[in-house]
Amino acid sequence: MAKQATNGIRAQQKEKTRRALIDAAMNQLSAETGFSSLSLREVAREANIAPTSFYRHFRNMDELGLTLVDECGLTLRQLLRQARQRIEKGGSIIRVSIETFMQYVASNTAIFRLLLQERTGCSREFRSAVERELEHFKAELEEYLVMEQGFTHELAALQSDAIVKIVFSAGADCFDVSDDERRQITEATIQQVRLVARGAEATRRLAQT
Amino acid sequence: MAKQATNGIRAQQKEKTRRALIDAAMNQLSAETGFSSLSLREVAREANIAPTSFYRHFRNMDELGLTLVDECGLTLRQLLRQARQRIEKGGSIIRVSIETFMQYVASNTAIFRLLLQERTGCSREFRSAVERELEHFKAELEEYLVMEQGFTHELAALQSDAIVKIVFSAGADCFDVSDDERRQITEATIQQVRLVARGAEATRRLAQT
DNA sequence: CAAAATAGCGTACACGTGTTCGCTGAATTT
DNA sequence: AAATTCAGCGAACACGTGTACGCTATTTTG
Repeated sequence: MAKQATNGIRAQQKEKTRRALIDAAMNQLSAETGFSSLSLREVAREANIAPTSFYRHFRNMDELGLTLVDECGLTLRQLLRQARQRIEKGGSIIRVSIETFMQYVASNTAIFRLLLQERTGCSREFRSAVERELEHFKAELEEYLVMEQGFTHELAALQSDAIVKIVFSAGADCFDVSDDERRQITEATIQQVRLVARGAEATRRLAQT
Repeated sequence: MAKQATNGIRAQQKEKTRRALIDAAMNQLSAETGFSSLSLREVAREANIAPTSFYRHFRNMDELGLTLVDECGLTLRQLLRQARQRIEKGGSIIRVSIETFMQYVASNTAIFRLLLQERTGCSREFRSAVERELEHFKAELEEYLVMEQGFTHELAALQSDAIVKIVFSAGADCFDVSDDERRQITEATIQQVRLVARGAEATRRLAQT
């Protein structure tokens, strides 16, 4: 009757194929098709599982999708923690943040595709989950701008929103691109964010007089 | 043998159902599904045509997609050129441009969805077509910044890229939003673009000393 | 050790898809 | 008036899809 023993040989196997399914879905995501046009059968095939066995792990594809978004959020938060640590060791906030972000995009393309590509597709629940993740990013940047740089709330909000838009768009540009091009895009993005920061600084000075 | 007479009863009818197909595709696009998961048969059904008749007008769905992107880009650019003319008659370049853009997005949501949503999906050809449209936009803005505002090529490129990213992202935010929220987003976007312009101006001054 | 639970499989079904082919009737050309 | 073109149609095909059902082999439980 009691079952949730995470050890038993059986439970271990189950978790293993569950992972296989998740990984398979991610793989197929990194290919040409978005999550919405992603088939149960193909995912099952890539996981070396009979199509019908899929149901032993998820009720349907949407449930798999939500799991993916969850995992994605987890990784993102890890990313933020990494960036913060590197900043504390010294270095330009802008450069470190963007370089960390781009590195993340490069090594987790599939997940990031999910975040950007499906921002307007799929089920409502799916979309709002993704939106929440992006909002999280913006909020943290905004807080930083208010606390550490002393911007007004309004100007900080405007600024962080613009920066997130620029950086995430640039991230999307890195999908099918060589390492060299990626580095180039990264540098350009850093310049652009500095443009915004400089503009915000000028605006602040304008308002103070 | 000679055929391309655009008048004849026959040619008129053909053009009519061609439009019907395009419109049908747009309609289905405005729904939840992206272009990639959009079926020939359903499009044909909505156009009141047998599935097989589709081939009298397009070789496959991708070709329809390309037509859609083309039409979209054309209209959009015409719109902005008009906006620029209005600017010459007086009025803020930034405000007029963005307001025009947002108005377009609001009344052509379907098409715009196509441009943004499918930036990373679908066939390679499709993607590059969309990419080309965005690039075109950027180039026009860049030229304006060089010719009319006297920016260096490099700074103009950086600036226009950032602005396009901000404005298009904002456009995407307007999809499922009330008129009021849209106006709010528009204002914020104007502020953000001014941030960038101001930053570029400051950068230029920095470089000149 | 016997009994219950269950991850995974194979078969089967109904349905939607893209695409081929040959036909028809009306517009167009000769 | 006769011949030609051709947009649109219906039937048919091969295939991919999600899902239901019953079975097996093995682990887990009693």
